[in-house]
Amino acid sequence: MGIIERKKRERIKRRSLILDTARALILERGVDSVTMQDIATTCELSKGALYLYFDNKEALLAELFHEAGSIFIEYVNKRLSPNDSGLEAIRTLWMSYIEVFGKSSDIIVLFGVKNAIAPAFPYLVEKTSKKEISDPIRLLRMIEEILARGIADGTLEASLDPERVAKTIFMITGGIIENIARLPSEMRNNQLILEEMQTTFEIVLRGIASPQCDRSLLVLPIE
Amino acid sequence: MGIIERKKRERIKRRSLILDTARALILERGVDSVTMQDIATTCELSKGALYLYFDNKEALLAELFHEAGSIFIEYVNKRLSPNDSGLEAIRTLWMSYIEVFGKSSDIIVLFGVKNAIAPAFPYLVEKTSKKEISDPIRLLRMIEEILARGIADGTLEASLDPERVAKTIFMITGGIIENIARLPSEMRNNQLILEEMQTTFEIVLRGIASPQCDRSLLVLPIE
Amino acid sequence: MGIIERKKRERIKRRSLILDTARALILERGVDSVTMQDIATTCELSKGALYLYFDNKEALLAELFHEAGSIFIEYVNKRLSPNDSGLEAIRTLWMSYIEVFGKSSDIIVLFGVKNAIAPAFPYLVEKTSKKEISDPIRLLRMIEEILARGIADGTLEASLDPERVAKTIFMITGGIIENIARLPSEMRNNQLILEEMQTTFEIVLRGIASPQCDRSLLVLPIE
Amino acid sequence: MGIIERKKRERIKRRSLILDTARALILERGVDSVTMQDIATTCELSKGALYLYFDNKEALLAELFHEAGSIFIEYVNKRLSPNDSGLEAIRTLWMSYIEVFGKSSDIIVLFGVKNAIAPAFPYLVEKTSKKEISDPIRLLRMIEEILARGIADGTLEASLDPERVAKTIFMITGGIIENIARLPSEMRNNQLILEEMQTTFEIVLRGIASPQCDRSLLVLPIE
DNA sequence: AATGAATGAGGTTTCATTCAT
DNA sequence: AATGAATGAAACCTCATTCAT
Repeated sequence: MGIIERKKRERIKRRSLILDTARALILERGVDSVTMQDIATTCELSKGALYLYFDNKEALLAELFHEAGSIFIEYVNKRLSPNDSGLEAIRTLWMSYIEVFGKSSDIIVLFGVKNAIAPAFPYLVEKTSKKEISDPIRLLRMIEEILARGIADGTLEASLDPERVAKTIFMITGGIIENIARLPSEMRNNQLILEEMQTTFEIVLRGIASPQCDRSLLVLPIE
Repeated sequence: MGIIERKKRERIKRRSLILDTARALILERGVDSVTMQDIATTCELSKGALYLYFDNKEALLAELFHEAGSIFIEYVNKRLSPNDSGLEAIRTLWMSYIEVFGKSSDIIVLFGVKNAIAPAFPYLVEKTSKKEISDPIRLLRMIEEILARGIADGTLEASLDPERVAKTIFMITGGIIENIARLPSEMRNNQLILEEMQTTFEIVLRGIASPQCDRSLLVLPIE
Repeated sequence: MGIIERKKRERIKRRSLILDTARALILERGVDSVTMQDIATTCELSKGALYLYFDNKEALLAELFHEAGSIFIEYVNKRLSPNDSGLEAIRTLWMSYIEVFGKSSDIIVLFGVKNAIAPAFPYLVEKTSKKEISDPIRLLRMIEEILARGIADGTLEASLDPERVAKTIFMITGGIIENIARLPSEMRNNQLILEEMQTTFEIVLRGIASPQCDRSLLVLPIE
Repeated sequence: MGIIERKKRERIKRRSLILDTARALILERGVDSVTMQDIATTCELSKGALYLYFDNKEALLAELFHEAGSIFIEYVNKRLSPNDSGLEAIRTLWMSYIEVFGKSSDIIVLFGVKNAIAPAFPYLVEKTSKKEISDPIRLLRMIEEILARGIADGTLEASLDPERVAKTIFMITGGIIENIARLPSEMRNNQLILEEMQTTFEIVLRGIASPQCDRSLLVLPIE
């Protein structure tokens, strides 16, 4: 039935509208000061309507954050190659951060907001059922794997414990992003933030790279 | 008068009871879900009574956070010596974190919670009036100074920009702590967290140390 | 859509219900002892529901008072004619008071309550921005104009200073009404009050009329 | 016992201190925004101590107002002579208002504040037990008597109903005073207020005087 | 006599969520 | 599918009054 199809399409469209609106409001005002009423009003919908598309506020936010996470992880995945050395891979990871932030700071910021809401992830890994691996955990696993590779191929410090260092890196990255997310939107000076990210990543890169590695890889370019 | 003295002591005791209770509740449930009612009930006091000791909720929390901040900064200050090289000084800073956390994790956690509440500090430094320098900013300045010293004495990477890297370090440290603070209290495994802190600090230490420095200083001991 | 129309009507009806209830409670108990809870309970609504119709308590009250003020001023305006002498006009003003009070004492009482809440008007006139002239000030201006007219046409005492006497008259009238408003509702004997108003107005009328005026105009009829 | 005497004196002194303080605060900020705490603090006493001298807040205020009322009525009584004509007597009453206000505006203002708090007096006269005649009612009776005298001696309008007109006059006077009392203390321009009082009283004087009276008595002098 | 800690009822406002229409 | 009215719990704060000391 064409009608059913159309309805389906419209439903998806409305859902997106809600998510887009919520995202914009959160980025503008911070997650804590956005109410369901705000979202509804901005969508030109009723508050009740939101509950037709999302079970509750938490579910709405969760989807928003999942979305951002997926996009980012997808982005990184595309750029990673199995042939990369560990050092190259972690470098790619961070360049992806910087690139994605440069293109659409929204995604990165939302990624940070999620962290700020939810309980601390890395410590909770064990608790999570294996089935529904959340985005942050996927990212954590990705980092773990990259580190292991780097240790194996000699581009990263041999003494690193991949699992533990992955958490560290995850948290450092998360920390920067949360700080950005907390900035009132009108103060988010992207150039400054990019430089901040670069500084941070370069320090950590030097901190985990093997002394024998190609030193030129320890610098991250910002175009 | 003994009576007046006693009353004074009791008043201070009650005040402390309130602060202690608030602290415990915040550490247990997170700052956002602690209400004045909760604090009052746990103290076996009426809500109104809280307002005899604190002007308002914000003042109560402020005192709590300021307390933690002061203790920590005091602790660090005592351990720093003007004769230390920059590298030694930053090492002392981090060992202080680890030590204070080991002795009284509350202080460190509260320090983190405060960060999580306030807007992102490093970016806002310029705005703050010089008069009432808040604890986080005092810390930031301390880090800046240490970095400058280390660059001057050749123990830290010459290429570092002290102001920018201070922010980075501040955020990294803050990030770890916030993550800890977000953990539900029953999951805070202190041994694990201590190892985490150590890992992080060692990575950053390697990342900012000068290649010519004494390599033995790049390892942080945990007793 | 009939449905939309109906909803609109019902909304307006509820709004009126709230206003009516608030008005009744204020008239019964005095404005200071009426709470949002009282109003809600009497309406068989939840407290929260009131905030769907009014931004806050002040807005609710403001509407109530503005309503009463507008009705009264409208009433007077209709009865005034530019051909009236000053004496006739001021007579019309007072007859309007008496008539409106006779028909709906609520309006007059509310007009008085408003005065009792706000800081003393006549002295503050200068401060008010010209844009949003409040009802009491509109009334004051109206009196001023009438007085000026009466002095010009010889029906009022030549020695009167219109501006100052307008304040006086405003206050005398306000005073009576406030006194009425303060009466517990069960003691408001309308007949007595009407006679009181009549006495007062006649005294002032004699006090401001020119000796040459038509003496028959110095008596106010009560039907 | 000298000691008992001294204690008594001190008790009376404290009581006065409390009353004086309360009066000052009320005159400054308005009766509604003065709390027991304010009074206590300003007295450098504890809140509890106030309750040693007064049963409750209402009693404290009542005394304050009674005080002002007594002083004023005393003042008027001294100036009234049984030989005065009615017109002269009412003139004396109003000149007393003006004089007392000129000397100590506090008394007059408090007299007004009381009115603003209590339910409307004139209408309640009948209800009051004859025993403890309150100040406002004493004033009302005084006016009644003066009016009767004036009607009898031909200096006031024969057609006046003394009881009813007394209420009227009482309310007009009260109205002015209440308006003054409501003014924030920093806006009380005594000269302006004196002129206002004069204007009002002269109007009413003309309104109640007999046409045959001595016209020179219809003007009130302000020195 | 005086203190001052404590109470408890009351006040306004916000917001996620439900549900009849 | 959508509305929007309504709820009810929760939040922060104030203040007259009481009472053990």
